[in-house]
Amino acid sequence: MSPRAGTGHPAGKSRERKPLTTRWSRDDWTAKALELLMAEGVSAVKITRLCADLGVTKGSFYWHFADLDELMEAIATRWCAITKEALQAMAGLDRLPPVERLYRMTERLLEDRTLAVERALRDWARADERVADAVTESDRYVFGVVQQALLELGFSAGQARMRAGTLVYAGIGYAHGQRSLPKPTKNEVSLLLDMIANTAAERLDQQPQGHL
Amino acid sequence: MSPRAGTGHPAGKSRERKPLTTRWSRDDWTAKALELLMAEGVSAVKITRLCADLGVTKGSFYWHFADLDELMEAIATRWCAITKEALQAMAGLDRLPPVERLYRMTERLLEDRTLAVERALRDWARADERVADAVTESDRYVFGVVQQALLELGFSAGQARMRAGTLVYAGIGYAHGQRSLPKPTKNEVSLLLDMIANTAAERLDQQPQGHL
DNA sequence: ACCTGAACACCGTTCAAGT
DNA sequence: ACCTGAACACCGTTCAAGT
Repeated sequence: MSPRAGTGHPAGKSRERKPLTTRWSRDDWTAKALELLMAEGVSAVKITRLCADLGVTKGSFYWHFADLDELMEAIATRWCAITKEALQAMAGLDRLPPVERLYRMTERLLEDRTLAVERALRDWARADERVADAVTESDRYVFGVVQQALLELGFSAGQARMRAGTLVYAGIGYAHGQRSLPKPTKNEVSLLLDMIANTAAERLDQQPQGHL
Repeated sequence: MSPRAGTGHPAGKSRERKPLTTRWSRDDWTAKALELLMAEGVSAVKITRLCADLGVTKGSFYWHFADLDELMEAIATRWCAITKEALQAMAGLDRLPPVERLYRMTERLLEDRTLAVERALRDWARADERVADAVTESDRYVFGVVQQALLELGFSAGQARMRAGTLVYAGIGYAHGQRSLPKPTKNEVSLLLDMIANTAAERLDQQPQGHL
């Protein structure tokens, strides 16, 4: 018994140019897979399940992808592109004060759908070189944006690197830790960013003010 | 063709009280599995592989464990106990200055074998409630130790929580991020702990000094 | 160019039967 | 009490054959 009912063809005796017409591009497969990943988590990303949802057979999958790893890589690439875009939009509204930028990035990370993909990608990255590369590139980009904000705040190169690393790693850690620890309140996020973005007061030239 | 050569019985026409004598306890299974996990990573922990290494059939596994999840739980529990013990030994040599404690804990986390298990456990935790519980308990313990050190350093409750959370999450993040970002040098670890353990200078009553 | 359908391998799981 | 051996289900992968 199929668990979710057939999603394949629109059903009905559709006379629209043959039922065989529904064909899916490589991008369609990738998009659908990412959708599944975000909605139901990594365990839903099975090629069997994908085929059921798309209404085709498994053989079809292998015309578009060499194997599962290649699908994961495609998902990773697509996701990292989306992330980069989103961040560029944030940093693009660029004349936000640096601290504001950090706030927005942090908030984005804390969204549930983001967390789900983050986790899956890093899991896969351990098994597949190419996924790892995509994730690495994305991480470097994020790191760069954070670092830049800190440099603008007047930190030395070394301090900026360390602080950016701390914030980014803490974000990754949060994505993987989940309910382990009491989840950060808005107020704690404020405290965190204060610590990251403040030094001994004398080093600041722009003071961050009452956030959120 | 068996990939690794039979590890089962010592071979030879051993007349030592029947070849059937080698029996493994539940703890043996768990220990061997943890060993495999640390040595070859999560992909090596297959019941097929375990049986080959132990020289028994798969049916045997199911006498000791209900299923794979139960094995994972056993591994998790065992690992968390080991971690707790190790930390108690550290915090037990208790009159180390708090900052020193944080250093030692950080160093332990950065060991490769530790990282491998950390990663696997959190992966599994997402799929299995009981693994999640074990990890959560362990995380809370670690968090508590860090928080305590920070309280001793004179931080307010709120600050101690936030700083402990940051350090612990950053550690988890590092475990999952891997080569994504430039790996922290000893010097950067110093900078990090300085940031975590220092406030505006006036708040300190014991000054941390040249570490390592 | 894109898909079906049947086959296969691998691995987790069950269970009746052995000692 | 502990293990074998054979069966089964599920899923990834291959490939000859269809349109």
